Amino acid sequence: MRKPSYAPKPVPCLRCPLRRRSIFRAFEPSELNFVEWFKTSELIAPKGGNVLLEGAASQHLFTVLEGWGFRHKTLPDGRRQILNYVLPGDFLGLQGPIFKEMQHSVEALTQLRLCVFPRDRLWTLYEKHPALAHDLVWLAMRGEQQADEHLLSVGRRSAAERIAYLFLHLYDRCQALDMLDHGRFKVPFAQMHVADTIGLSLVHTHRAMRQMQARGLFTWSREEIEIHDRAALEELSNYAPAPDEKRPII
Amino acid sequence: MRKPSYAPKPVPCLRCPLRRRSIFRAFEPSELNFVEWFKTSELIAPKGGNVLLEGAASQHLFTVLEGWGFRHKTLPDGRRQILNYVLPGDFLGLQGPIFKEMQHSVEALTQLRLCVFPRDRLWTLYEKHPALAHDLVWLAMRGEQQADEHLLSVGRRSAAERIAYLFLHLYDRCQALDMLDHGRFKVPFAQMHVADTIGLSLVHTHRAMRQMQARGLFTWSREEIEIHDRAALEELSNYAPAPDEKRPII
DNA sequence: CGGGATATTGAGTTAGTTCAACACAGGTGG
DNA sequence: CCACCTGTGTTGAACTAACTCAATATCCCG
Repeated sequence: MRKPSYAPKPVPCLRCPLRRRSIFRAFEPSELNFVEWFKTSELIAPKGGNVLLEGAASQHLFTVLEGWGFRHKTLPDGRRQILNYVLPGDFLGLQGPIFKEMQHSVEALTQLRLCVFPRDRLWTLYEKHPALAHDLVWLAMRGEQQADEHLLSVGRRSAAERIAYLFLHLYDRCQALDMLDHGRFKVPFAQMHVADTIGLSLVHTHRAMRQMQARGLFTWSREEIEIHDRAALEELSNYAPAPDEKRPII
Repeated sequence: MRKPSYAPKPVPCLRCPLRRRSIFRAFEPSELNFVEWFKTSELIAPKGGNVLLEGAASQHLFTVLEGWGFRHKTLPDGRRQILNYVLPGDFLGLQGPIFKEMQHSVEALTQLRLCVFPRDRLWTLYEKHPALAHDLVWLAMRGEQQADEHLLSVGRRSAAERIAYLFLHLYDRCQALDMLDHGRFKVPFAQMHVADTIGLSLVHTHRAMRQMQARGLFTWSREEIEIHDRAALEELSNYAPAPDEKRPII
């Protein structure tokens, strides 16, 4: 696996293409200035690379600029649970400063481009920018909220229900980030990842997905998912999309 | 179900019996003064009462002073997933101010005694007490971290492994709060709650626990759990206790 | 003492697992 | 250009962990 490397030309936060998207809340000039100072560099993680490792004491915080990844935990015998997917705007690595070590790993599914923040400047954030402190709380709470939702899925839903929920969840996140292409979205992962996300075996996951596709609920071909019958998927999983509000990005 | 009621004699934060325990970090006088002002009253929730309801826009934040409860989500057909247990020192209700509505409910397992904070004073916390802002982030992150751990359990562990993990998790939390009584701790819940926590049926959970008790791993009698073979439970679940550090309480 | 919630146990069923074989695609080196 | 390899998808068949239904026992509360 290739090593992460520094990006040659970091984007200035003032002209950040991601931040411009309408789901993100607008920043005050003073906040933008702070973030510009907070961000010390950019990092490129190659596809398949480990951005963060469980047990490591990470010195850095990251915001995802581009690409897909996933957070996961692994048992000593190799069983893996994917906790969530990582998309642009997501904030990574806070567990490092807060507990001594990361409690999960993050792996890149595509090449990832990340803003890098040193943990020792975090204190300045709390002291000078209460609104950003609130944003941090927001991000942490959203992480917990999504974990709770996932827990309900894995603990109490059937195979088809879990798949329906997962695909709607991903669809809505992609939509919010303007990553949809005529109702389709690229999924840079394999069936194995879906299985490890919903807590079932690869074979069973495959069969459940085949059946759902036969019922016309969606298609998954050439790394793309297209939702055909959203209403049916929503009813199957009892998932109601949250009204999308402005969210913070750091 | 009886309604929650206000406690007749709120404890002043300066003499808070909970805060004195050694796991909680010491507060500066200015922080204590702030919390004293932040706390507007105390609430008593009766056993079985709902402290917070999924979908409701809660106007208040709470710190648990005494008692047990649990956070849970429920599907329309009644399937319930318990997300985590609520113990003294836990902070509740942040989802209200951050998203518009609560995304889960909280139910009391014993009578609960809660400190009540109005959400509109939260802003003062961010502005005047950066260390408390960091504490909020800490609490939110720990919530997510525990949800992740739970997710690994429900997604990838067998019945016995899930039970082993859950009981060690609860044991360690009770120990940190000085709630152990000669290696035993009170569990004010039923088998059904365990089943809804680990994502299995009541009958199967019962049988798995019987087998584990027959193997001498623990005893559960008269609402008390006693861990007999901690090493075996740790090996079974691949759980390693985190070194207990000082934690915040608000 | 009665009734509701909880615990226990048996028996039959099913959703999900494991093992194994094969198909297919893309990428690489000779 | 082909041979090969590795990762991924597909499918069958046997197995089992977990579920459901149902009956009975036990406990606790008022």
